[in-house]
Amino acid sequence: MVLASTDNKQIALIDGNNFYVSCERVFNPQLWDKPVVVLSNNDGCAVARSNEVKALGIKMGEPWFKMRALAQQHGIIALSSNYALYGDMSQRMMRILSGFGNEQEIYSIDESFLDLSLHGRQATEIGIQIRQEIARQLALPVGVGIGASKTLAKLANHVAKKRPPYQGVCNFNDMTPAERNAIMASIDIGEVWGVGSRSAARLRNMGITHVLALAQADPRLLRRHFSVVMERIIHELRGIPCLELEEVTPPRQRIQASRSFSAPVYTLEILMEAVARFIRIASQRLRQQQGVAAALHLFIRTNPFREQDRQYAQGITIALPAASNDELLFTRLARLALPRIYRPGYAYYKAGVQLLAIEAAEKQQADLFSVAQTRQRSQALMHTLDQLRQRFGAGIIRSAAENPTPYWQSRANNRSPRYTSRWEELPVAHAG
DNA sequence: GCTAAATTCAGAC
DNA sequence: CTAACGGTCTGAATTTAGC
Repeated sequence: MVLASTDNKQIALIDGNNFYVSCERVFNPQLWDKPVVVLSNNDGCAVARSNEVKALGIKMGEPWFKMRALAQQHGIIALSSNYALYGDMSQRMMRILSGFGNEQEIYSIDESFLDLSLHGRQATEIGIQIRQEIARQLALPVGVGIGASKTLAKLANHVAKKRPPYQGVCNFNDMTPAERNAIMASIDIGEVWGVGSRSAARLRNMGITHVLALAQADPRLLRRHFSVVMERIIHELRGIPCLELEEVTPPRQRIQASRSFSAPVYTLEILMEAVARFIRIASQRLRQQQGVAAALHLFIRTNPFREQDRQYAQGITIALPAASNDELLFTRLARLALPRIYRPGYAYYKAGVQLLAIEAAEKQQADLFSVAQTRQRSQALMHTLDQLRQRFGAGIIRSAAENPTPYWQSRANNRSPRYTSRWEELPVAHAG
């Protein structure tokens, strides 16, 4: 295995430590030294954990009710998720990062790839500066991993966060092959980007237990046993990039809005209320990306975790006569389609909507044909809808099918204020 | 028996 | 008081449908 050490690309992966928890801590000093967990929608599962919580053995994705006893015992603070806050902090972080490299891929709400190749051997120093700058401006802790490929950058990021001597910055390009191999030999296969639990188990069965063994495995053989994805991972681990930085976020190919309910739903009417809401959410996002969808998918299901209940899950896909982004049209179609999958007598716990076969909305052009006129009216109506909602809030106008205060609405029993985006939610210091 | 479409799988966060 | 387990998205592989 040969790794050119001088002309390697310097691909960095920067990500926030315990990102949601860290965002909450920025605005609430009382959380600084306490075990804190942020829960998913409906206060269901742990989606972010402070180090103190990780130390207690609470796993990512663990359901809240299962950790209640432990939480009580150790004074864990459980917060509902506040995506408005995290999204805003994320934007600020990404903007700062963009100043440090000449190519950036925003990979997720708390992760960004950055090409630091222009800094050459100074890349590690830049990594240190990045940490300092994000801490100074946003008070967020981040880890920086650097390597010759995205997969190596990811792995280096893992080392940066897990091994204290690195102090949050690790650059594989700085190491000799022997040093790099020693580290790879000490990391479990499951830590590799793209190796999930299934593949990890199968790799272990083949005797491949640590990262070095995977890097040294035969790519063609593993392609046969797994897929082209595994073959690429091997090359990436060897420092041969197979994955490009994707600077422009491609438009979504499908848009989904779904929620599990806080209480069981039995009736068609209430399911329709939920579906109407999801259509509003999904179609707003569709219009935001200036897309139109040619198909609409609805689904409803019971709670698979309640094994004592009768189970039912069904979906239906409706092809539209022409691609559209008209949420009132979607809602009319859903009203026709939903009864076809609804069965009485079940305790429904989740419903959702997908917009499929999305394409770019064509340019509007004046046309005398009535079809075009109808479409134009719909476009104008949707535009007005979007404007109103932007100015006065999403609640200002909605389809009659939607219930503004549904009883199944997700639990969020401990949501923090939207500090960065709502003045009225800022806590006020009272005089006296 | 082929290709295209639909569905499932696996993974990420 | 009791029951309580996320949401979105993608690419590749696999299966099925249509010829």
